[in-house]
Amino acid sequence: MRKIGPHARRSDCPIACTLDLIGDRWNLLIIRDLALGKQHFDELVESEEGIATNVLTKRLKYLCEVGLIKKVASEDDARRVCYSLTAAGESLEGPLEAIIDWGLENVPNTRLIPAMAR
Amino acid sequence: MRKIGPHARRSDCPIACTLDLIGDRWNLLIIRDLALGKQHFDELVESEEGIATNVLTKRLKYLCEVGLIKKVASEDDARRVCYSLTAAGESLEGPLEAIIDWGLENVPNTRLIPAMAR
DNA sequence: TTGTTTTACTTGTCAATAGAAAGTAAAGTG
DNA sequence: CACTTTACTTTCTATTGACAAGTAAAACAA
Repeated sequence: MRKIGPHARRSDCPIACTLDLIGDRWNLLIIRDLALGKQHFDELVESEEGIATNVLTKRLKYLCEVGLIKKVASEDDARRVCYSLTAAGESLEGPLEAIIDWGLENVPNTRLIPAMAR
Repeated sequence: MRKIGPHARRSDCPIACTLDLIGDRWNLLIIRDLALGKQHFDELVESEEGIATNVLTKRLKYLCEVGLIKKVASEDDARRVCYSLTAAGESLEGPLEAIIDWGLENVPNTRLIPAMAR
């Protein structure tokens, strides 16, 4: 696969550019989890979809680099890292909701996890 | 990567399921092109993003299988194949518009191609 | 009717990536 | 001072994507 990221752009189409940025199997799920209030590495690992730790590490680093999430050290525990959405990351809630709505209507047996109820 | 498709579901989350279905680098761009009125293999190949023909063939077959597009033989030319969106494929315009809006606002120097003006 | 072009693919090769499992290192806890 | 927690890193294998080239059937042109 050609490199995904802000430096390899296939065209100026906003759809193509958005896919270049976050169009893979995991980025949006990480953003979903952070939107739901998760903050730490293990919380993200524990999500139902079962991301591998090497993949999660890579994605977290990438999402920081492109400015969709930010990484802050915890004050009371030096091991603890807190990940959260930036403003740009939060603005993905629009697309996210459209995708949720589409999934609920078009993919059989999908359901919101309790934490996502609106 | 684990197999993408309706038979390998990571969870019941509508976001995860939608990503399992169409969350890759090319599916949404093919759907975009069909939404814009393209119908034939070479029209799709000619899109600015430059999909490889083996990948396009695979994706077209896949999108037919999952019912988002349909394939019809042309009446006047037996070589000619016409691809188009099904109702389910058309219903992706909601997510697509949300992604367009997000891209236009959050990815520098993106612009709608003329055919997409609304 | 024969050679060329068009259309929609298929095949082969190589490099990059994903996923699984195990290991590690620093910080905190009893 | 051992044990646990947290956040990774490493190694290995299999799959996938990108690129280039080839193909087969239908249509068109001479």
